[in-house]
Amino acid sequence: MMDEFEIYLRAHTHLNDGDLDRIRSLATTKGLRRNEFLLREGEICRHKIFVIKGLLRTFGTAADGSEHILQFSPEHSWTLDVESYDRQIPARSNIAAVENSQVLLWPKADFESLLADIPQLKSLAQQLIARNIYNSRQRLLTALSATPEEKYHEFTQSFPDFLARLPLHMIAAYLGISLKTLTRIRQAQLRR
Amino acid sequence: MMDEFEIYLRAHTHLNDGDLDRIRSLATTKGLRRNEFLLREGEICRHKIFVIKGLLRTFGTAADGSEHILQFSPEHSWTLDVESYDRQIPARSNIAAVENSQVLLWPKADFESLLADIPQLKSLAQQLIARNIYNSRQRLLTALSATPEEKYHEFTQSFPDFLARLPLHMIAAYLGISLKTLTRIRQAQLRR
DNA sequence: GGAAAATATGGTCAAATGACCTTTTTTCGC
DNA sequence: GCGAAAAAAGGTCATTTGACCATATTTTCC
Repeated sequence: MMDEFEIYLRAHTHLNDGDLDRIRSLATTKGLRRNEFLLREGEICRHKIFVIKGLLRTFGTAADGSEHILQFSPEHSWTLDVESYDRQIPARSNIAAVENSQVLLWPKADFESLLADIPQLKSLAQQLIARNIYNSRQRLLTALSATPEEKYHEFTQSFPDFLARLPLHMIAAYLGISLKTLTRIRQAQLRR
Repeated sequence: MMDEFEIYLRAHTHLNDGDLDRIRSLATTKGLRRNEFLLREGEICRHKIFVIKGLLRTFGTAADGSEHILQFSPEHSWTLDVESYDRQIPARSNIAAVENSQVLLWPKADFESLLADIPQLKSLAQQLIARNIYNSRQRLLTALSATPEEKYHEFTQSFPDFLARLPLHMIAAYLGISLKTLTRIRQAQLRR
C-alpha cells in the first residue's frame, strides 16, 4: 500500500529507515473515486496530501459557476490548498479526483513536527516550493502571452501523458480557453 | 539614504541594532533612471533587491517581441528573478525601472549568510515567499477566468495607487490584454 | 522653453472566440 | 453487457478582441 510512497521518498531524499517509518506511520491512506472531492471551497485544508496513484485536479470556480483548473496532481506529487493549509482559513479552491485515486494524508500538526525533526524532509519540501514558484511564473507568462494554440502546444509538450487521461474540457479549463476553441485547434492539426 | 529601509525592517521584524547594522552594511545602494534595466533576460540574477524608492517592473518578452509584465515592485518591496537567483542560471525575465528609483542590492552569498545567522530575517523571507505564492495563485485564477473588464477592475481595487504611476500600456501588459481593449473599457466606464 | 518622445484616443476592419444547440461517439458503473 | 451518462464534435451566429493606422495630447529632458 505504502510502497509507492517509499519508492518515491527513497528516490528523492536520503532518509534512514527510522525516519521513513515515522513519516509513514503518521499518514493515513485514503481511496478516492472518480470525481470525489478531497477539499471543497470554504472548507479548511487540514492535511498535507501525497498522491500515490491516480490524478487529482485543483480548481477554482468563477461567479458564473465555471471551473478553472489551477493544477493537476498525478501520482507521486504533493498537493493542498496552500493558503488554507498555511493559515487554516477557508479554502478558495477545490481538490477532486479525476481518476480513481489513492492518497496519503498527514494532519498539519503531524507533518510540521516531521519537518521540524527531519532535515532531509524539510529540504525536500523547500525544493518542492521552489519548483512550484518557477512553474507558476512560467504558467502565468504563458497565460498572459500565448495564443490558445501555443498554450495547447506547450501543454502537450509539458504533459504528454496527461492528454490521454484527461477529458478535453478539463484541458480547456486548465488553459483558460473554451472547449470549442480547443476542439478547433485539434481539428486544424489533424488536417495537417 | 538607508533610513527608508530601516523603517521598513523595524516595522516588519524585531531585530536588534547589531543585526540591523550588519544587514545594512552588506548592501550597496543604486540609483536607477526611468527605463534603466537592473536585469536583462539571459543575465544571471546575482543580487537580492529591495526597492527603497520608485517602481520597478519585471517582464518577459514573447517571440514577437511583446512585453508581458509579471510583477510591479514599488517602494518597500523585494524583487529578483527567482529561478535565476536560486540556481544562478540565465534569467528569463527582465527587471527595469518604471520611475527613477533607488534600490539596495545584496550579493547572493552575503544575503545567504544573513539568512543563516539572523532567524528574524529568515522568518521575514519565508513570509514573503508565502505571500508571493498566494498572490501568484490568485493572479493565475484571474488570468484564467476573468474578462478584461474584471481584470481591470480587480487591478484598480488591488493597486489603486499604481493607476496614476503607470502608463496604460503597462497595465495592459500586466493584465494580458491589448491597449485598445483597455482604453475601450475605460471609455465605457467614463460614460456611466 | 521647446523639440522630441511617449502616451492616449479614436476609426475601421478582419479574425478569433465563445455561447448555444444538436448529434454522434465513447466511457462508466452496475 | 447494457443502459445511462459523459464526452467530443459539429453548426451557426453575435460579440469581442486585436491589428493597423492616424491623430491629439502630455511628458520628458536637454
